[in-house]
Amino acid sequence: MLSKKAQYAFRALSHLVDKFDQGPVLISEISKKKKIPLKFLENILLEMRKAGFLESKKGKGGGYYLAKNPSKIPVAAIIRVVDGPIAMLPCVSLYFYERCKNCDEKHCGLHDIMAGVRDATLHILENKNLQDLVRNSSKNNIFGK
Amino acid sequence: MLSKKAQYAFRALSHLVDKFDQGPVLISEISKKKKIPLKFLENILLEMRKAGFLESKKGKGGGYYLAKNPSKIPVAAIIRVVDGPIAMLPCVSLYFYERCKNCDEKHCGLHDIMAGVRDATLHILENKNLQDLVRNSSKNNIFGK
DNA sequence: AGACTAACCTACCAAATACGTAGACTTTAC
DNA sequence: GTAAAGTCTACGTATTTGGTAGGTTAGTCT
Repeated sequence: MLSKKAQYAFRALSHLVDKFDQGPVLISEISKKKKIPLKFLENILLEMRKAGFLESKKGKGGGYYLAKNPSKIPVAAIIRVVDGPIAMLPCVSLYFYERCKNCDEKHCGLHDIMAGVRDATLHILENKNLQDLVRNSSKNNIFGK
Repeated sequence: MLSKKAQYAFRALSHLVDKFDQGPVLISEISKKKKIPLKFLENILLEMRKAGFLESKKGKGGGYYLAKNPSKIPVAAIIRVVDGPIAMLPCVSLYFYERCKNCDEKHCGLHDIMAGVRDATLHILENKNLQDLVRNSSKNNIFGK
């Protein structure tokens, strides 16, 4: 399961996608619009900035904005920064790998199964991006207002 | 990530698969062979028995054994009993569904993405079973001893 | 019947993690 | 220089995780 932190992160990001190329957005605006606890949101945005997905400006007229085009930021990358591993076992994780004690990876059935799950999951999460977060919203629908 | 409890569960189950149709297996034997803390293992096995995957016998000659053929028990079912939801969001979980506040599921990009991940994951986990846990082990390899 | 064996049950506990808050500090615009 | 905004350090509380302790109940064997 994604943590609440990760869910907040995606909600916040979807707002930044909406406002992409319209200048910095206040933390407080995101917090209000998306109903995310302000101080918690601060931490989350900061973390994503340090990871290079967001940029910020201080002082009046400041705020947060996406560091690059939303279609260039895969969902998988955000999850890794905010929540850590995507795989179901450390021994099949690509970015957070840890060797299994008590299990020879060459002959471990569970390892094989979970490697398959990882591949299937990443096939989706690496190819979906932040732009996809707001697809299907009325705003992006040609029939919508 | 699967919890340690779930990983222990699968290790224990793989031993019970090995001994399938050879009568009850002592908790203490599983604990020793698979290096799982005894009392913790007790809880795990009990939970799986209550869920119907295992049966037990008390007294001398007692122990735990699989309630049915290992090929009939999907990996997904075990995870749900031991760890709970498999999906990455409550709002896309089949067995632990919870409505999303602050997100209209009909127009939520994240929802759609995670529903896709769920489908891909379950496609594997519902079709892999306990027998697959021990496939590829030398015991089941025609070239093995 | 009595001794033994092994699962079952209730309760507890420590450490880690998740979730969130407080308040002072720094940088920037005007 | 002052107000606006993000940044930093620290803390706090609740829940989950990963166990442990010890007694109880139900079968088995002699």
